[in-house]
Amino acid sequence: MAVTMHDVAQRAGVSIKTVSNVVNGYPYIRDTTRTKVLSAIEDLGYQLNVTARNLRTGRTGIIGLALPELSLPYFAELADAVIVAAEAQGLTVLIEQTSSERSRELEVLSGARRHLTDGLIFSPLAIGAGDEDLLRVDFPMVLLGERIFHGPVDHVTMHNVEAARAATEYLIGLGRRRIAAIGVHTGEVVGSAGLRLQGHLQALERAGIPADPALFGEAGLWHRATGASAMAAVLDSGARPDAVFAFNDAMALGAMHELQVRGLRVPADVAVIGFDAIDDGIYSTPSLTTVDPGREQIARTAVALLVERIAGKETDHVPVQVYADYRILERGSTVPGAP
Amino acid sequence: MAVTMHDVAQRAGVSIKTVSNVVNGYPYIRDTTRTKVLSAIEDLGYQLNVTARNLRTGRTGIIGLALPELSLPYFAELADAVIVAAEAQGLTVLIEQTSSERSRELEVLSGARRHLTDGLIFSPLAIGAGDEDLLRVDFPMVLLGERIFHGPVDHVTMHNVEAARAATEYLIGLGRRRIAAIGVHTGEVVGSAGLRLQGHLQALERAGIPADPALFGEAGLWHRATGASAMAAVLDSGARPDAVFAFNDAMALGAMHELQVRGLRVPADVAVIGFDAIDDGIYSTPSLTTVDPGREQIARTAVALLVERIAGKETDHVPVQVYADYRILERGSTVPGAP
DNA sequence: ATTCCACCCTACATCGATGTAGAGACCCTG
DNA sequence: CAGGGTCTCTACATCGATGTAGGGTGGAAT
Repeated sequence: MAVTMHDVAQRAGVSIKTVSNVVNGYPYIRDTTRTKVLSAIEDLGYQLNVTARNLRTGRTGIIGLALPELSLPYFAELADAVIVAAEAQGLTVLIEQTSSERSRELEVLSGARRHLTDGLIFSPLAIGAGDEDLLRVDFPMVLLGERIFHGPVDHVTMHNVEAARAATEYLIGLGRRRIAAIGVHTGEVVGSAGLRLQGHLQALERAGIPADPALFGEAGLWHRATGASAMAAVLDSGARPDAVFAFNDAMALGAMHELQVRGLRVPADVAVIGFDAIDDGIYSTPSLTTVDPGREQIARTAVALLVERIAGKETDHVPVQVYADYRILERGSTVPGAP
Repeated sequence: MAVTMHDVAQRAGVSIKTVSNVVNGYPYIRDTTRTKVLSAIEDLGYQLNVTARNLRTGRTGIIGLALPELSLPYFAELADAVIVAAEAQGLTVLIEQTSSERSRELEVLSGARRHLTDGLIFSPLAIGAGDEDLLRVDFPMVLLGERIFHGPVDHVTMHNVEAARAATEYLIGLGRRRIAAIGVHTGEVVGSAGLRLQGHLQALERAGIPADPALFGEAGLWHRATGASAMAAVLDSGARPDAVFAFNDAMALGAMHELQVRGLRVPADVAVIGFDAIDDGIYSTPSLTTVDPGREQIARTAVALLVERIAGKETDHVPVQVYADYRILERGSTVPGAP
């Protein structure tokens, strides 16, 4: 039913392989032959069967992108950026949602989709320190995020500690002293939560401000709702922060909401800074000051590394760690009247 | 290098086809044989080559989802819902972003990915009335959204007119009379913009309120930014609305932002209702009253229809139109103190 | 004892493309 | 004019699975 190379070959009066050569841009073909083949393709409405090519070449032109949840704006925007970057390289992206479940993340690593994709960009949340061995997979992979350090694979990440330190230093620079940290995971050292808290504490220490545990807001998942309730918990404990550093924008927006519900003015009473630079922060009331962790750069770099990994031979590869550049976007939640 | 059925067959001492039969759950296999094969699979770490199966069967287990942009929360949440629904049916989803460009939408319809996917769920934005012919594709497809009416394919959509009418009637029920409409596309009749405006006008007419063009806020793309500037334009024109019906939540949030920037209180001075029920609306200040158009129902239905289309024989199929149920979620932007 | 059917398994062709090897034509060099 | 290189094209094997057709069993039915 469908038109195959065989049909095209017959109509053009050439061999199948010649059609294949034309389609693939093989140079040594007479112009007259090429024209014949192309018009036969046109006439028949031929379309290459990608599956057959995949079987023969072992390449699919698809890369997997495994992330926790698309409904979280940070990941939706990251997916967007990855898709755009992949497209520029002629690749298609297959998204897998792990729902932050360890079992789903292990499934992704087990390579169930391995024959369908040429490689994987993986942003893990549930697996972490101690799981380095799970990352020794036999297909090209690039990691995103903070969960694993010094693993055996390429890793694109951000300057979490430095960027977090910069955020808190920025608040201190505004004259704030009682700075709440929202999104703390007590006991965690390596993940985003651990690193950002570390940067936060460094900044406090350098400024000679003692850290006050009453200002730590615990939040497991980093949603708006958890940000709001972490903020509520801090306020209910009697602490009176004059600034908030939320470890991501979603929580920052939730926290800001909670502050305003309680009649506190942002930024007059409490300045708020987030982390991620999601689009939403531009349109909140007030707009949200945030740390831009270089999302597009991360996406571009991850795709580029993966392409390199796919093309390269397995041997002599030394895992690289790439850190994207960060900067602070100053907006209305810290400076009255800022854009 | 990779383990194939051949290797498994050899190790288990059976034929390749028997391995295939075991893998595919063919019933007539002796238990001892099945056990032998399964342990050979286990020993060798065999994984089915999906590509080869695809070539042979013509099915890939992948469905395409073409939508405008993942960075728009509505579509991100829709994608999430579709992925979940597809997973429940054992299908994987390949997302394509059209960036709302006509050329990209045509490309999607031309079936470039046809051999890679079993079918397509397509949410068009750029193509519309007059393009019905483009939809006569020779692969299974289900349409989402409002752009095309009475096309030749299955279509899952929402009660736009009725839901919009309900939104405006709700505002009227609160005693509001000067209701701005944000997201108007002048001249458009069939798309979401046209239908929602139509419902809005119906509600006004039934209440005997004359429509005032000064209260129409034009917005091409339905982002927060355009919502904010459409709101600004309405206010700058000197109109003094006491309520706003934004045709989606993103614009509603942008409009609400603009109102607050200008010192207007929501909902005291201006009540705001959106459309879409994206998660963001829960955490805005105040939280956003909105129309829930039944997104999950839409996703589930679309996947179910597509599966039916894929399984069914091409003939005797009559295109169906399915309308999801809507309801109003009342929150703080219309009722002070609401959740 | 023959027939039949349910059960269990195998051999071979096949899906639609690409890689390999090599054949034929042509031109250039020495 | 032999030898070599470049250009153009073809035949055939091959990727890894599944569909088809059919060959043996053994037990029940005739």
